Amino acid sequence: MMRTHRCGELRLEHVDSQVTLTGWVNRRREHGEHLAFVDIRDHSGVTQCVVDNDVDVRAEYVIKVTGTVVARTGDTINSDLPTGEIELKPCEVEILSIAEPPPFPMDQRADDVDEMIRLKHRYVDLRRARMQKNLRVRSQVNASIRSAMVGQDFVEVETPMLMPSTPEGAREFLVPSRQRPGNFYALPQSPQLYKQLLMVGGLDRYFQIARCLRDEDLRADRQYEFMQLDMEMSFVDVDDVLSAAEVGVLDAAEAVTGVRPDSVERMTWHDAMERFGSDKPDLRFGMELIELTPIFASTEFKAFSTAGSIKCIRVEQGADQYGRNKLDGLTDEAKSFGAKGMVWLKVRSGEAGLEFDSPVAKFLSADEIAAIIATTEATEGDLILVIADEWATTCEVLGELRNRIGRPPVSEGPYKYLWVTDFPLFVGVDATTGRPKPGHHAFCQPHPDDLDKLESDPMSVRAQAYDLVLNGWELGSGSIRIHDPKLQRRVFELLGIDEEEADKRFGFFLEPFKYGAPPHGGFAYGIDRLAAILAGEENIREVIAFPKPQSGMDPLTNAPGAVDDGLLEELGIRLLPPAT
RNA sequence: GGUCCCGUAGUGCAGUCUGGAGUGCACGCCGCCCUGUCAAGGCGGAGGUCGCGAGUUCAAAUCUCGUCGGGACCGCCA
Repeated sequence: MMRTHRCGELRLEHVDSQVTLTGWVNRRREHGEHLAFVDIRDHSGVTQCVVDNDVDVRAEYVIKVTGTVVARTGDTINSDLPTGEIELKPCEVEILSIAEPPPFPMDQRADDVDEMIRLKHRYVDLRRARMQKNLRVRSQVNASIRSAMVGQDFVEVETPMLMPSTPEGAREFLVPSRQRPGNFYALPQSPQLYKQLLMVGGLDRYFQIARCLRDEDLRADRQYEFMQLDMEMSFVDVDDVLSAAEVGVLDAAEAVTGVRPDSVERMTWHDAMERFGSDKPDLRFGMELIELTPIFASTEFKAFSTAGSIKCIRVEQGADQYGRNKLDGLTDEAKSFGAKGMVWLKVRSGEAGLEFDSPVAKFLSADEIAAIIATTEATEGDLILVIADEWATTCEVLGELRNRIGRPPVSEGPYKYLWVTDFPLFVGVDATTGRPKPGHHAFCQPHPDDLDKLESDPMSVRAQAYDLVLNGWELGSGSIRIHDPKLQRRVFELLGIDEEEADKRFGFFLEPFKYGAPPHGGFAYGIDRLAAILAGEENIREVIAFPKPQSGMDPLTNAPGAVDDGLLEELGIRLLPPAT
C-alpha cells in the first residue's frame, strides 16, 4: 500500500508515529516564506499537514504525504474536525497528479451548482462528502438487503438482460439482433416473467438485486434504469411475502440510520383512498379526508345534489394563509386532476356562532353548515376544501390537494413505512373494448373471498396485491400470482383475451404452468428510492453514481449518439430521415 | 404530448418589471505580501457571445417572437 492510514483516521493516540497519507489537496493556506498548511482529503476525511511554503501543491492535486503525527496545542486545535487535535509535521510531499482547478466548489456550496455541470464533471462531484456519503449509504442498503435475503434462505439468481419484447406495461428499450436482422430483444422492465418460472423450477425462494429498464419520461424518482430488490416465494400467502420483504427494508433502514423502524403498518387500498385519497399515502401528517356525503342527501345546492361522493379536508388555521389567488390556484389544480370544481369554506364566527365565508355559502342551509362544522370539528380560522364528484375522483383530487398543502419533503423524518393491501383487481374500463383493465397485471391472484364475483361484479374484486409506501413514495409492489391455468383463463376471458391470443402473447410464460406450478407470490422494491430517502435526498439522481437528466442525454458521455453506417448495416437497420 | 419555473465571468447571484456603454457583489483563479491558519487574512490583476436567432427601437441583458438547454409536475410508468 502506498499509505499507512486514511486521511480521516489519525487521532491523539497516533502521536509520534511516522505515517503516510494519500489523497487530494482539499485546501492550502499560506503563511509567509516557510509555512503553509495543506489539508489532504480522501473519502474518510481531512488531515492538516504543515509544510514549507515552497511546496507548490494546489487544489485537487493528488499527493502523498509522509510525516510525523504531532499533537496540536492550545488554540491551534480545531474542534470542528475529527482529526483536529493532531497534524503532520514535518512533512515530505510527493505530487502524484497535478490538477486543474475544479469547475465548482468541493464543499457544500456545490449543492447549489447547476446539476448539469455536476453531471458533466461527475467524477469530480463524486469526491464531495455528500456524494461519498450517498454512494456508501446505497452500498449499505444493498449489503443489508442481500444479507437479509440470504439469511431467509432466498437464492440469488441472475436473470437475462436480453429477453423477448412484451407488449404490456412500460415502453421497452429494444436491442437489435445481429444474427437475426429485423428482430429485437427487449431489455427487462423487470425480471417478472423469469422469477415466476424460477418458482415453477422449484427454487422456492428467489431474489435478485436487479437492474430494470423502462423507456418512460424521467422524474425526480424515475430513471431509465433503476435497481430493484426483486423476490419471489413459493407456497406462501400475502402475510408470508410481506413479512419476508420487510426484513430487508427494515435492516437497510437500521444499518443506515442506526434506528430500527417499527414494524410496517398495514392499510387496505380502500381505506387508503377513503382516508388519504391516495394509494401511497404519506402518513407523516394528518389532514385526513372527511366524509360529507350524508349531510347533503337532500341538498338544494346543485353542485352537491348530483355528486355521488362529497368529501373535504380541513386545513387548520388555513383561512388567512390562503387568499383568493392561492385558492384559485388550488381550484385550477383540482380541475387538472379531474374535478369539476372545488368549494372552499373559510370558518369565521358570526352572530349565530360559526359560519362560512365562501362564494357558495348562500346555497347552504343552516343545518348543512352546522353539520359540516360538527363533522369536521372546524374552529374559527380553519379552511375547508370540498370536492363533490364520483367517489374515486373525489378521493384522488382531495388526496392531491392534501399533499400539495401539507406534505413535507420526502426525505424529512420521521420515516413512515406502510403496506397498502387489497388493491382492486381491475381499474377502470378500456375505452375501446369495454373490458376491465388489470390494476397491476393480468397474473394477480384475486382475493379468495371475491372469487365468486369475478364474472358478476368484476370491478369489486380485490386482488392479492400490495404496495410498500415510505413517506408518500411508492417503494414497490407485488402480488400473489395465479398458478392455476383455469383461473388464469377466467381472468383472461374477462380481459377479452381468448386462448389463441393468450397463447400468442404469453405462451412462453403460460406453457410452463401446465407442468406443475406451485402457488407463489412475490414483491419488488426500488433501491434507488429507498436509498434516496434514507440518505435524506429528494431526488434519486443524488444516490446514483452516473444518472441521466430529464432529457435522457448523458452530459458526461454524450450518450445516446449516432453509430457508424457499417454497424447499422450489420443489424439490418436503415434510418429514416429525421422528422420535420 | 401538456403546464409552470430557470438560463448574466470557472461557480453562485444582483441587475430585467420601468430599455441608455458588460454596471456590480461573493467565492474561485493568477501574482505579490504574510510563521498558526483551518470555507485563513491583506494588496493587486485577469476573466463576459448576458444560452442562441430574429424583430421592435436612435439604443436591448432588459420589450416581442422563435429556438436550444435545464428543472418540477401532468400524461405515461401493467
